[in-house]
Amino acid sequence: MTSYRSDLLRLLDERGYIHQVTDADALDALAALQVVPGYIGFDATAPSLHVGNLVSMMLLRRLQQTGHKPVVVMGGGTTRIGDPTGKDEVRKMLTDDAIEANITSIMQAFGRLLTFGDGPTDAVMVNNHDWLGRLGYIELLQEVGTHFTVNRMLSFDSVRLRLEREQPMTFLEFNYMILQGYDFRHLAQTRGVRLQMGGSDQWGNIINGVELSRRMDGAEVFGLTTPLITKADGSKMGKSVSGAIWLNEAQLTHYDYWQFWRNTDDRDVGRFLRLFTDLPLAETVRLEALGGAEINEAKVVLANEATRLVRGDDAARAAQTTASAAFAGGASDDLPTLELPAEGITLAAACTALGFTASNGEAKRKIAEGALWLNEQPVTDPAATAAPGRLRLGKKKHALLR
RNA sequence: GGACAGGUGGCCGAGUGGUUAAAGGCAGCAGACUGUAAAUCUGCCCGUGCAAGCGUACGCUGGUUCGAAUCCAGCCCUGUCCA
Repeated sequence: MTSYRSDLLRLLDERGYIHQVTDADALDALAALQVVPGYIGFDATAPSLHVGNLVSMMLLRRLQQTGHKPVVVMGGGTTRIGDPTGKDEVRKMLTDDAIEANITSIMQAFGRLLTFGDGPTDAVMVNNHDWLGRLGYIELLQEVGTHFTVNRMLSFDSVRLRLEREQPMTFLEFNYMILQGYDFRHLAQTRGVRLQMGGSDQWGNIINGVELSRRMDGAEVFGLTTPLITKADGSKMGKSVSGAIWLNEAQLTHYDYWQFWRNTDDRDVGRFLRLFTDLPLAETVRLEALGGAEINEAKVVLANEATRLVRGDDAARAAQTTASAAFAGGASDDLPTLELPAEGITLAAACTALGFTASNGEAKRKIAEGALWLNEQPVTDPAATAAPGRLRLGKKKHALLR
């Protein structure tokens, strides 16, 4: 909170990334003195990360921006185990092929956020399957197992909560924290990594690594967690009813990604600008202070900047153009488009095909409610057939029929 | 292995033989008001159909009954307690 000497901690602090640090003063001193390699681990359970992971990814970006070395650890090994943190049920197993494919796909999103290479502050990606996969069981028990007591392992939230709810926890999952701890120690030994970061729920796992390093090697390494980022309405960042806000275009269009940020709650604008864009602090303060309808200007900036970082300049510009055209009642080729079949379909069916509505019945109800517009003319006939033009359901769902 | 309690729509949760496609709440969608915000009010909220209706649905499988989410039997699962 107070005055850090290192650029790293000062930046992280003033932009709201810090929740807990193991030894803030010592880490501050180290970061002021040398390049600190720091890592964050990412699960490979899906083909894309989502905005819930974005804080961590931005943390690596900040690390690099302040002259340190980001290490992206893909959990090729640990995903085979399954992190029990915050989960009530045993996770289903993924095949090795699926995990490898996920890793490749996930890495796309890092390309814009970090600069990879061989230089001292270039980012690197490693896969913990490379070392965890080679670990012998006896070897692991001897080297690492002696540093963990079951008594303590049972006291960790990830285990305790599961046991308290009498939910089963397999021995496989029980070992997760040991492997994650071992990751940190391994990276410290082989790559000189000194810092592990993550979400606040990872605190326990991170601490394990810090302690393991100290016990096995007498090495001092650090842990830092971010606060849990929630939206003003209390929901978690990253998921909505309609699905997660994916970082990869294959899972979510540029336009929808941009819209996610454009629809940010007033109260979140300043915080999100600091966390998810590179705008100077003073600029975020200015934008955040805009009152009334002017805050919309800030939301457009947020959407542009946030989209730019993850999807690129072109995507951001195109999405903004499309959005301003659509909301002004104009057309744009960039909108979701539905090719009308030659035999013709009803407008209701078109709504369902576009994903505007879950069923034709719902679409018809929306028509009865006066929510559907074709070329800015209200649709009143529930059986109307679709014609080429610009379709709009409510204020926010726009599409093109061709 | 035994004794109780329970399994209802995305979630929570009423409902103990017919008027129950199933109260109420949350979430969601839309309308009004606005600023693609929040709050508030209103409508909608299984599928299909213009509609009457039809289909599907209250853990699973059978049964009783003119009629079952509701009664009976077996099974599966969950919780609490005992071994």
